[in-house]
Amino acid sequence: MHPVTSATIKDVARVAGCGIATASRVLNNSGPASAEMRERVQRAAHDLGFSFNAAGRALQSRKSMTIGCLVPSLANPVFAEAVQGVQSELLGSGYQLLISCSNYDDDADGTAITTLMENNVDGIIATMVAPDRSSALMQAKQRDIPVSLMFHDPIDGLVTAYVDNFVAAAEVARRFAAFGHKRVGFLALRFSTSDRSRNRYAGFHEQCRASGLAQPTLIEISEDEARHPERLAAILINYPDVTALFASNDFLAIAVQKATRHLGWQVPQDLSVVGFDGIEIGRLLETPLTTIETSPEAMGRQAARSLLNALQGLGLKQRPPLPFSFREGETLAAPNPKRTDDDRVAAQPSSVPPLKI
Amino acid sequence: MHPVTSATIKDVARVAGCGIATASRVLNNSGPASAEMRERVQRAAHDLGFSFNAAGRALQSRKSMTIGCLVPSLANPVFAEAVQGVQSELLGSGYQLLISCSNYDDDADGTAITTLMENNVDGIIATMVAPDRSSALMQAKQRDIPVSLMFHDPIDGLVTAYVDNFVAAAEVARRFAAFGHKRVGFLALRFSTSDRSRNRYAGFHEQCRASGLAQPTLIEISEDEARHPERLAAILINYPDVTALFASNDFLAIAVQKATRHLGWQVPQDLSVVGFDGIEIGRLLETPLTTIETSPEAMGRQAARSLLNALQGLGLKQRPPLPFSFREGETLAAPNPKRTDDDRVAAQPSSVPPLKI
DNA sequence: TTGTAAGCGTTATCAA
DNA sequence: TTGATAACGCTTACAA
Repeated sequence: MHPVTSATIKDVARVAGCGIATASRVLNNSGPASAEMRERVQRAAHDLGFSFNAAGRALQSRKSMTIGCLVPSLANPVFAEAVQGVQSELLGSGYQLLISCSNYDDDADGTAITTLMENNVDGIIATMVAPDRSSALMQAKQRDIPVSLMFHDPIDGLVTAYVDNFVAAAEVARRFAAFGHKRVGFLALRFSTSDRSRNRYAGFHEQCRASGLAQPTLIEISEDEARHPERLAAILINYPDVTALFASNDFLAIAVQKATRHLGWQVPQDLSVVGFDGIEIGRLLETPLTTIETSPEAMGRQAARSLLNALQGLGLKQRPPLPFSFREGETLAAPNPKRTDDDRVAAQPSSVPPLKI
Repeated sequence: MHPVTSATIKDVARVAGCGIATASRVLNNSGPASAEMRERVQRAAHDLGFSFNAAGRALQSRKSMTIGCLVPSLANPVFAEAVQGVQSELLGSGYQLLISCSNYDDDADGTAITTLMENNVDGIIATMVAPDRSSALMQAKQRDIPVSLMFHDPIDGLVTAYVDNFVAAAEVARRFAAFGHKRVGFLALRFSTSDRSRNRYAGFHEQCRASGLAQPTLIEISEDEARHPERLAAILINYPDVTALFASNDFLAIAVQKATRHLGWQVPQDLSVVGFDGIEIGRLLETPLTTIETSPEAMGRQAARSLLNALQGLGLKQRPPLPFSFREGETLAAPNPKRTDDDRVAAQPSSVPPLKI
């Protein structure tokens, strides 16, 4: 019944007994056609199981009906959810999603954008290491391919769907101060390749100053250290006077909780921890995570919506930042006055390698 | 410097002062050309910033160099990781990834596959509600578009990258028996739309019988109930004699842990819980989750590899199931002999609505 | 070794 | 209201 290769509009025209232009007009509702002709064409198309060939269309119309999406990694649920948001927003729009991952690599970002352009994407949605310095992205703009970023704070006139990282991070400093913390830290992963992380640190740093806290200690760790609680513990123990830690994302914050158990510390009694992102799992922890709650899905949706508007000729407009909220959780409390540094060091279990401080 | 619209092979030929066939042969390394001609063409291409137009190529060569991927949702990290695996395997192969999400909807599955085919994908990687009953998928096979499934146990001669759900689930029953549990349960989400979940139940059920356990209680819950610990708690309390619960995925297992806290039960003392999937976060819990550890990323990679092989004409071959392992964790222990049903019911906090048992 | 030209499936122009 | 026909960018016989 169904042919191995799909019918073309030529076949439809032949079966309907008309020219291909007529068939095209009927099938696209793009021009005049008698009722009888309409009927014949529709029928032929249906009988043949006809569907348009996207390549032919793209070649002629110079529109691929495809949108390119570049994110660092889908293994990070924050980005995965954002892409899911993009998907939902694109659903029913007729646009397909071409996806690409950079693994947080600047060069890969560039080649990915280039590849997307070679594939004639009609628009681009991206989260990159450094969109402001990407020549590939420049090129896209020059070719009038609309670009919509996700997660990045506004830069260089590039439109972006984001939460105000600076402001959100400042809120954390404010809370730390309100609880009476004096010495606090900022735990960062991939600080060099994430403007989000840097902006969070900036906002945190600034508000610490404004709230009269000591300058926050910046603790940068590797992915490997984040994954091994005992290694993270060995790092944390180097900062005995820090009573509250702001982790640049929730996974890191959860890793900290796990690490503190190795040290025999209690969260939040011995160390307060606040995360960023608001991933679902944080709620389900025995001690629910205190965090800045954002909606990656909403960012994806907004980025997609902006792009769709641009594609309809409505112009590409920057929208205000998306809202975030401070999720109370149970990992932030006042510092424990009884605990001294010596107490905590003494609690270090023998499984942790000796450290030279 | 860069033109607003990209150069075509015609432009390259003109600048190089040769025919387009020659330019094509040089640029594709697909035929003879003198060293001098090569040089001139390469140079022209470089100067013009030439790159191939995928649509033109696809139209002529009947290959889009694009692979379609359909998953239920990217909000589920298991699928997101699988897609990430597909991505990594495709990297450098020249194939791009067109992605689509069904939201666990059977009809959406069909239209998504159809849309992918309209976009001329050269191959399909999918996880669906019911691949064996999908007419769209049939059509793909008829058109000789190779299809590679992920997560599904083998069905209907469709090639799939999977773990043996039946065998893995049986292992859980065996462990339950070894710990001396007598009455156990299977907690399922989306039982009707997931063959994986059903196969896990089947394997679990079968091994319970073989190990002399009572027939496991099947507890189906809604997504909403899974998300609200107090609602889940209200359900769990209806099964006071169940001492060990096998959850059809890790999220559910973690939700159970959270729910038990509402009831004042201890895991694993009052209730053992085992999950499935082995998501990273399970390790970081205060009581690390006991679970069947799988690698969604590996499934994505294998599915992609199989497809790439097929696309190279090496044939589409079913490979053996991917390995899984039983992650010990700390949420499985022997049933507490002292605890009686009454004890547990008595521990119910007043915040949980009264239940008629 | 090179170039001409046909054709892939569409859409759009223009004459009938 | 219709239908030839010329693109769109590319690959590939086939000739030269």
